[in-house]
Amino acid sequence: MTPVAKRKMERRKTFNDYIAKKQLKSTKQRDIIFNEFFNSYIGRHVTVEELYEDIKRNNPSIGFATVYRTLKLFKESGIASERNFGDGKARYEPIRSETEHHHHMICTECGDIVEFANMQIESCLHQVAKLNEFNVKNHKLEIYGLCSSCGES
Amino acid sequence: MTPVAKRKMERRKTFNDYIAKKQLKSTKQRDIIFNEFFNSYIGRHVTVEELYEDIKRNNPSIGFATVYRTLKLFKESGIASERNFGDGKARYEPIRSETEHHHHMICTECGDIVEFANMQIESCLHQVAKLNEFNVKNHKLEIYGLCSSCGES
DNA sequence: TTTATTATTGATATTAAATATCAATATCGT
DNA sequence: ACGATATTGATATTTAATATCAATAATAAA
Repeated sequence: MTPVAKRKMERRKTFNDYIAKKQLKSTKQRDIIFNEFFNSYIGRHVTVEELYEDIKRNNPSIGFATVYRTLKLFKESGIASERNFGDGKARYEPIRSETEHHHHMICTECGDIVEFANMQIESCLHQVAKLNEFNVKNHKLEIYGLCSSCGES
Repeated sequence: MTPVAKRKMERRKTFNDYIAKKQLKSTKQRDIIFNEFFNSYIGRHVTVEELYEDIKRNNPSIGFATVYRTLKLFKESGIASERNFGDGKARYEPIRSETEHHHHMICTECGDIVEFANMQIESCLHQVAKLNEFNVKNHKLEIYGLCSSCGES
């Protein structure tokens, strides 16, 4: 099995476990949204509206509220994360790996988003938290500025 | 002159310069809001609503829109920064020093916010940006979790 | 100082995203 | 297959952010 396929299964299991634990039900709609989100949006940051429009093309009967609620579910179950890049719209992103935490550089000119990961930053940050007896659940680092295309860099 | 007094003057000058550059006008309202914001909210993170309620007590005639617009002005002129801690409300914070960039640990239980600064993180982050030819204008790091009082740490 | 010009103010209206409501329906354990 | 319970989709509501605009205040020019 390829790593990608393996990750796919893990994600599905995490979600199913969450559904079971919370005594929720698995439905056609959740499956459709799950597939679309995790097939088309790995490495991207989609708004509820965008995903809804996307899904509606093949599944016109699915409602906005369902997409909205299902993305929340993904987040709660730990397979997606919610981001906010300052334009007033929440964005959702599939979590690719349980261990690797990545961050974002956001170009304020063209809106382009570059992702990066940095072990040293991670360890510094956990060190700071430890010093303050702070129990880290999540963290985000965002860099705003001009990308190589837009910038006077 | 004390460092705090000095910083106060610098801030005022920065703001006045911005006003002049943009050909705006200095008004009583802006002075009142300036004073209240920079006297009472150093090291804090206030919402527009909160500041408005606060100011209204001594200046009942000031309107919400004016507070809202003035905080935007502070941000544009570089003497305040806008934060968003995920509760849907923008928060404003006086910028204390032009050089020291600080970050936040937010307790998801009690809402307490602990600030911290870390040179090593700053330098790592600028290094990453440089590698990507990204021209940094601003950045934010937020750590979410449980503070020492709330946490199982 | 008076006048002309232009920005500001404060009340209110509008927009847009997030979230709540609810009757009809689908899921699932028994 | 039945009954209990969660879900769905349409729509309504809430809330923060922002736009509008007539009255007013601040500055520049005469």
